[in-house]
Amino acid sequence: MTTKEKILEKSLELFNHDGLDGITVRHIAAALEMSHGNLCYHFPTIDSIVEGLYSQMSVELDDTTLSMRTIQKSPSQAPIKGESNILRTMYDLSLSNFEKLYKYRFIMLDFVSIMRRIPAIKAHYRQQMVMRQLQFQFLVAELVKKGLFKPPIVENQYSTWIHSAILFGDFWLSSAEILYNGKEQDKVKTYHHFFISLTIPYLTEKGLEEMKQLL
Amino acid sequence: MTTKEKILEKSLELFNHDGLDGITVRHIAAALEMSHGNLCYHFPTIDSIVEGLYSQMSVELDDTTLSMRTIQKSPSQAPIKGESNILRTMYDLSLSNFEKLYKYRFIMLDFVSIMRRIPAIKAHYRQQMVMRQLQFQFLVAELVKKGLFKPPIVENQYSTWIHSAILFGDFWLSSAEILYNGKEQDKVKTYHHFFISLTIPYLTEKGLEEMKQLL
DNA sequence: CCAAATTTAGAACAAATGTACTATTTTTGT
DNA sequence: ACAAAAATAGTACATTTGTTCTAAATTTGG
Repeated sequence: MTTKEKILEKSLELFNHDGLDGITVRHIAAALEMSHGNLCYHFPTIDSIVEGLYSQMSVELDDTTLSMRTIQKSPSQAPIKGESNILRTMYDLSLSNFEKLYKYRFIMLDFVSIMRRIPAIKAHYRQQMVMRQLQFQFLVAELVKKGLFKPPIVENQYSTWIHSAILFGDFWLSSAEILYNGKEQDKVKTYHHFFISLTIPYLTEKGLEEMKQLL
Repeated sequence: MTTKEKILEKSLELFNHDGLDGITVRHIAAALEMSHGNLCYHFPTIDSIVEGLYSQMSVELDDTTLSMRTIQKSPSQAPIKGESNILRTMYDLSLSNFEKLYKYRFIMLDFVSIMRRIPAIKAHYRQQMVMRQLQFQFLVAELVKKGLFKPPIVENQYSTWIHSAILFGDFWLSSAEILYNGKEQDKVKTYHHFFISLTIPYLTEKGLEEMKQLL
């Protein structure tokens, strides 16, 4: 493991534990038993560390999406008889994403602050959102086509829902930070369950049957 | 207007404009053309100003709830023939709350950071949440009873929905800060519309009719 | 009107923080 | 093996920030 990687790893640990505000280059250097002068040789500024970690998260999130697509299209993972696997894909993909967000939770917990401080990250995030929105729309269209989601009652109904689903995805960690009372190791599972449950009123009879098997 | 009030007013303006991190006692004092020594005489710490503004917001939010209840129970505001006014109450109440949150938006934009820094605020917020949840549950129960909301399909369905509605209420401003592209003066209206639209799949035929009149 | 209380201005201080700089050590490539 | 490059430690510095202190000015109450 290179020094850069060590720094990123330890920074992530400290940021997650104490929050972005509470950690300085000196803290990170001390935790790694190196001089902060040296640390600044590798990462001139704190923000460059944050950028590095954001990039890592971004890559990992993309990897998930990609690998899921592969699985979905792979013949070895053909749908079980009478069950389209699209709901399961949605379930697995969102769970995987929730886990990634948890791994980099300090970013989500200081979301606005980071986006304001580091324009490059904000720009990248906004671009990603356009993609995510399109993927979601495609997914929902598929679900409707396969008779798992109900057709929309009013116009743009699913656009609104997608918007709120993305909002939930981005801020469940912040909400949990203040309100969650359960065990830490159940946090991701709990909120992912919330997230999935929000699809229930949109499901058809058939969709509900499949969903019940998942939950 | 007392000096304390002037300080709170100007602080709110500056916090909303530049974010909590960007503003110090010296900035506020300079904007008011007073010495920061004097400002610290009234508010010894920055956090005491934040606490003051949080209290203001909290009181204003409570006021809304109270006044709405009064209206709802007032005979002069009796429901229009054939229309129970409970959906309208929900609409008005949530809009009023969204406007209050917008007024104090710096708090919502630095939500986690503030809650972590000032335990008294976190404790108060957590208490308020218990109340909000109960009010929501009562509201939904009424809506189901009046045949405006569908009965739950699975157990705890509305608990989950309430949870996500509260999450949306707390973080729409954060999401908008990054993603919203429209005019600033339409922001509250836009997100409130989102919020209300999320009820649609839960509405009965009758509920949908009434909702369409509102939107 | 005057004494006490309150308010204000400005200086001062200590701690923290990001960043830059220098000199030394270690690693790498040939 | 040795010169160049990379990495490291430690120092230094300027800035910021919260907070305290003192003295002057203003307001208040009787």
